[in-house]
Amino acid sequence: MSSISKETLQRLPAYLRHLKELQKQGVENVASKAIAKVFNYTSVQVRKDFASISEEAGKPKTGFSVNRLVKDIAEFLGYNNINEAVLVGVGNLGHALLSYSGFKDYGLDIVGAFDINPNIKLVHGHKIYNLSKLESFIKRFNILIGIIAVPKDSAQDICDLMIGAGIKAIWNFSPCNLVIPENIAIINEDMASSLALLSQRLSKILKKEKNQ
Amino acid sequence: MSSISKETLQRLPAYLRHLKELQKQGVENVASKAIAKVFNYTSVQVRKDFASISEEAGKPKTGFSVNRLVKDIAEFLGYNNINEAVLVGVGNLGHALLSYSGFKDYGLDIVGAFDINPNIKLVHGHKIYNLSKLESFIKRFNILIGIIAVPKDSAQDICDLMIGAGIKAIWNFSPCNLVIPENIAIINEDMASSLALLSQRLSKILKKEKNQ
DNA sequence: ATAATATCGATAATCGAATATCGATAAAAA
DNA sequence: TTTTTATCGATATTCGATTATCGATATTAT
Ligand SMILES: NC(=O)c1ccc[n+]([C@@H]2O[C@H](COP(=O)([O-])OP(=O)(O)OC[C@H]3O[C@@H](n4cnc5c(N)ncnc54)[C@H](O)[C@@H]3O)[C@@H](O)[C@H]2O)c1
Ligand SMILES: NC(=O)c1ccc[n+]([C@@H]2O[C@H](COP(=O)([O-])OP(=O)(O)OC[C@H]3O[C@@H](n4cnc5c(N)ncnc54)[C@H](O)[C@@H]3O)[C@@H](O)[C@H]2O)c1
Repeated sequence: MSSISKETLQRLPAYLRHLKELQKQGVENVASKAIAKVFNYTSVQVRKDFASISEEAGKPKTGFSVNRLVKDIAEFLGYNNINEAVLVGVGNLGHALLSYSGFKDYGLDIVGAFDINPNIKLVHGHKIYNLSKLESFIKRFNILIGIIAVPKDSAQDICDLMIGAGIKAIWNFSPCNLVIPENIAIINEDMASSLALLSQRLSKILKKEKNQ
Repeated sequence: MSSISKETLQRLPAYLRHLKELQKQGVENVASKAIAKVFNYTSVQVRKDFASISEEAGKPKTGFSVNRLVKDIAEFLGYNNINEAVLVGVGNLGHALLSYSGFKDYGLDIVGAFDINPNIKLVHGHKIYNLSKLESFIKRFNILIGIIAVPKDSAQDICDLMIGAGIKAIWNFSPCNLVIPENIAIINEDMASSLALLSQRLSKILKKEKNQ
């Protein structure tokens, strides 16, 4: 238990998904080595990751209890107590996010969606509110998480509006760097950054193939 | 120049966006310190990042040429020569990806989109092909990048199909761990992982506020 | 009952990335 | 012209994360 590294934290959701899969297949125990193989990690890393979120030790020759790991990771990630969020910008991407049923598995519930365009009224059973209602909604329901899916030129305005109303954590899908006070959490979902990595790995692979 | 770290690579797109913004504002030179402030990095890190992709040195008292940096980063990231990609799964998310005009700025062009559902015919000017056409399409146009936006239970099948047809790099939006040979590049766009981080940071902030 | 084996946890070593330091230098100010 | 200042690049240090090692132990096989 105790402190946890950023890297470990980011691996946890994937472990959890895999372990739930094993659970579904009726697997009761699993060795760190087997999990390591699936994700291309070392077994030491897997054990360390598990050690940082679970009190329970693995057993020699047997491994870890799948049920116990599932319970501990879900607990650690807070998947049991749901966080409520607002979404601003219900265009192409906002539409997808709003329709996605998977977030509730991750402890996230989009309880209010807002757009400046009055023609967008209903998406996947969610009523879309006018942007003018955002502030009072956040305050009234004490929402702490805001999701930004507006064009980049509006993103800073929405960000400021959210923070002014009480939002403490922002998940930003707009490709821009938002200026925020230091007591606010932010994650930029930067697809360009992922693409840069993919593209570099592709180049390496192609280069290797050529030299053979 | 020479080798580049994964971390640096992933920061480059954000630098580039910011530098283009400065360029638009007519700024000619910029100090590493100023950029560091925007992104909450140290100036040393910014200088190191720049050094790893540009031959040109910064000048004392003046900083770096914005134009030159924009040129060198765009060049390095390969934003000038466009990579063609296929997309499989044109549901909510696939729809958003296909409609997104921003990818071409990152050197990516989705030239073919496929779905198993024959009712999905046209999205944002893109004709949607039946899945049965995927293999021949990839082969015919020599596509190297595949984007997966199908439900997770179909993701491995699509992945195998893509690789069989010649795809070398996969951008996977499905929340699952795909099994691939080692000469294939993959990036999992794992939103749960981002959320885990955001949620942890939020907790920290709330804890801090409470203790004040 | 004993030996062999798979797996563990703890600790140590390595690795890679971020940061600090400092001497050099271009530009601006005196 | 000289001094001051902002900024740089190179090098050294620190930090955090990954990987290697090894003794301990639960299970399985003999
Ligand atoms: N579509 C994608 O796949 C994708 C991928 C990566 C990033 N993004 C980013 O996500 C954001 C949204 O992309 P999109 O494709 O959905 O764009 P979009 O144009 O389809 O949707 C934007 C929506 O925001 C609304 N809007 C505009 N200004 C607003 C404001 N001030 N307040 C409230 N609503 C406002 C618009 O009415 C529209 O409904 C953009 O910043 C885009 O760069 C999108
Ligand atoms: N919607 C989101 O915001 C979001 C966010 C994160 C991850 N994802 C993931 O992205 C994937 C797609 O999500 P979505 O919301 O668009 O789902 P969706 O159900 O709206 O769309 C899935 C599409 O895939 C098609 N499809 C199904 N099986 C196929 C196959 N074998 N070959 C080709 N096409 C097939 C379906 O016809 C449908 O059009 C899912 O794995 C989801 O978990 C979605």
